[in-house]
Amino acid sequence: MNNRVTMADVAREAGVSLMTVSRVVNNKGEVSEPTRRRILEVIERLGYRPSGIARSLATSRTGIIGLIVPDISNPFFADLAKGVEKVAYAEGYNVFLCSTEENPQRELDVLESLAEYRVDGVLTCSSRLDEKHLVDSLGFFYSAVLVNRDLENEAPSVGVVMVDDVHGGKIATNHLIDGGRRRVAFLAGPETSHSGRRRFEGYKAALAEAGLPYTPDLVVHCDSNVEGGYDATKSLLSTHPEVDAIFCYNDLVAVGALRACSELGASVPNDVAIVGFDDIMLAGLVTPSLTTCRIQREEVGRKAAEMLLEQMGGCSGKCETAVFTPELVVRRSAP
Amino acid sequence: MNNRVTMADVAREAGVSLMTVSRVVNNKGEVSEPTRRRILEVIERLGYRPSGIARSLATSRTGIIGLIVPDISNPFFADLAKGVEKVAYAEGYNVFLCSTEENPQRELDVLESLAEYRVDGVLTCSSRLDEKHLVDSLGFFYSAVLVNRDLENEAPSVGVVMVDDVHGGKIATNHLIDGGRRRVAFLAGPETSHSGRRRFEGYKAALAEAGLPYTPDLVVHCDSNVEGGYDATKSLLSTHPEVDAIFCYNDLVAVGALRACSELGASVPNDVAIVGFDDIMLAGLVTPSLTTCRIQREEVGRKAAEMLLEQMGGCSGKCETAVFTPELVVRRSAP
DNA sequence: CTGTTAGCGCTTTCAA
DNA sequence: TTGAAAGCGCTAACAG
Repeated sequence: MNNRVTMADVAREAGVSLMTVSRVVNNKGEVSEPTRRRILEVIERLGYRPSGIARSLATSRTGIIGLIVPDISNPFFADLAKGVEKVAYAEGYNVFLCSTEENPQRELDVLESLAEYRVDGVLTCSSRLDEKHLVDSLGFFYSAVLVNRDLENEAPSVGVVMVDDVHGGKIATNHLIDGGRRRVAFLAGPETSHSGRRRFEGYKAALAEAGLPYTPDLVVHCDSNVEGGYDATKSLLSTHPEVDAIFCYNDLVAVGALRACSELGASVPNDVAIVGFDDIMLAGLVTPSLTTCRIQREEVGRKAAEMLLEQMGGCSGKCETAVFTPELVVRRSAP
Repeated sequence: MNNRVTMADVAREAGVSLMTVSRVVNNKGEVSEPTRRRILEVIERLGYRPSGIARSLATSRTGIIGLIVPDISNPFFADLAKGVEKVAYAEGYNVFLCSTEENPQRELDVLESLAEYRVDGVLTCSSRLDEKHLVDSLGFFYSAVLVNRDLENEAPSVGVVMVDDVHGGKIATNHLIDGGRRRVAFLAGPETSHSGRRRFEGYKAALAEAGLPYTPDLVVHCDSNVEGGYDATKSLLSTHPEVDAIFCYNDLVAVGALRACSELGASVPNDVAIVGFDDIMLAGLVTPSLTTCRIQREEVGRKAAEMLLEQMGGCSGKCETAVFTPELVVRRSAP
């Protein structure tokens, strides 16, 4: 229950000084074997746990990494988090995972909390914040890595791991066009999403290259989940029945689109072809299975974590940028 | 970057004492309006952030709740976490979410870290630990709540939120039997899972009530994910082709079973009926859609968090137990 | 190999 | 309304 046993208690009980106990606890410095044994025995007997808080205050190092994601119930981020955790755990770090519910204010709050807690580093995914707030907040951390969020003005010592969304948007749209589609819509995800904006660029570029007109009406924002895709598709198809293909912000949105089509009696892929993004597990499980752009989610997480740890190592102040290239996975929804 | 501004810096700069700054920062005690303004201005100008670490050391209160789940990429836990976060956030607490990769050792490590960090309370889901380790570890926390894990010997001041798995296992199996199935298998999930054991009890009870024999060979353990269900079903159906129904530990396992059946040419539900557990979103999206036992995941999370917060309030040492009853959702995989 | 002396940055008395 | 002193539990740097 109430763990009030302190290092001083152990020291007194073992008849040694605080420092000797500290050495034993941290396996640092030489301590004679008998003394060490005695201390360990006392620690065990008293049920002593060191206080991470006190240690952190003394060392100004917490052993904690903050990981911020917009929505942990999106498998994309869950998988990414897994990659981060594996690397962090292997290096003895704990991960403080925070989901912001797609709410920028909440993201700000969480960043603030992590800053107050002096975590050793922070890893922010798909930040929904505007650049000023983001850079300001990041300024409070020794080291930070941004995943899938570009900064217009390079910020000092912030690592970046990007997915080449422009490319992804392009190959997805190209695939649809190559399949003979001419009225390709884009469900763009939340307005705050930067990857959405980049995928949009790719989408537009592909249209242009194919000599197809870009119709603003065919681009609609939506929540980045199944419901969002469902609602957006329903309204889109009712006002624009000529749409013969939909490129979706992510797989969840695509699944929503799939459902809406099915309810509207639009056959996929005959009437409407659909392409998603991410290749979460779900993509291969729905019917028809989803053509999508695969992102190596766990790899992205790993890479980001490695970058952060390296930065925390402090050796170099260099802030590299890694880029992952998404890859088209063709399934039934857009053969 | 390096946030070395301390309260003392602010105090000096503002020409007041530490205490006055502290009062302003915490909105505690009376401070004259001019002084307050001046201090706030200095705080802003210097970019001061209070140190949560130092504050915690002084107050022995962190404002952090630990949440431990076996696998965050299982939507069940992601949804549950969402419920917890909502409640915690509303009360000004931060959630330290830790995924243990279904590894009991890792769970122990995480519990240890949280204890060292002196989090205000801990919420453990589906603990895979044996009772001794679990109770020992929990002993280091002021307050703790267990989700879906029963304790044989009641432990002091540990709240419990349970899902009535026995009931769930029973109604699921009953449904299969009522549908005319006679050789009902059970994919039991990990051996370390306590909910798996309870669902098994329900399964056995239903068989007994229906006068059907219990065949140990038809119960097989598996990883609690799609792959686990897939592998288990493949081997099960190859050795026991007479199986005409499968009750699955959870929906992920059930989806794996679905895929295996499809590959083996067994039609679902004609040849094999399948029932899952949890009713994660995926259940309604696969083909055929999954009959399953619904658990109000977010509600469970909310309730658990509320219980924990109440316990932390400390008023009562009472450790209530809440029980959620799963509810059958009939879809195509077992009509 | 072991102990002493200072803090880490903040809050909590208790005075002024 | 404001401040001074003591201490939360630990570690870093020296001594011995």
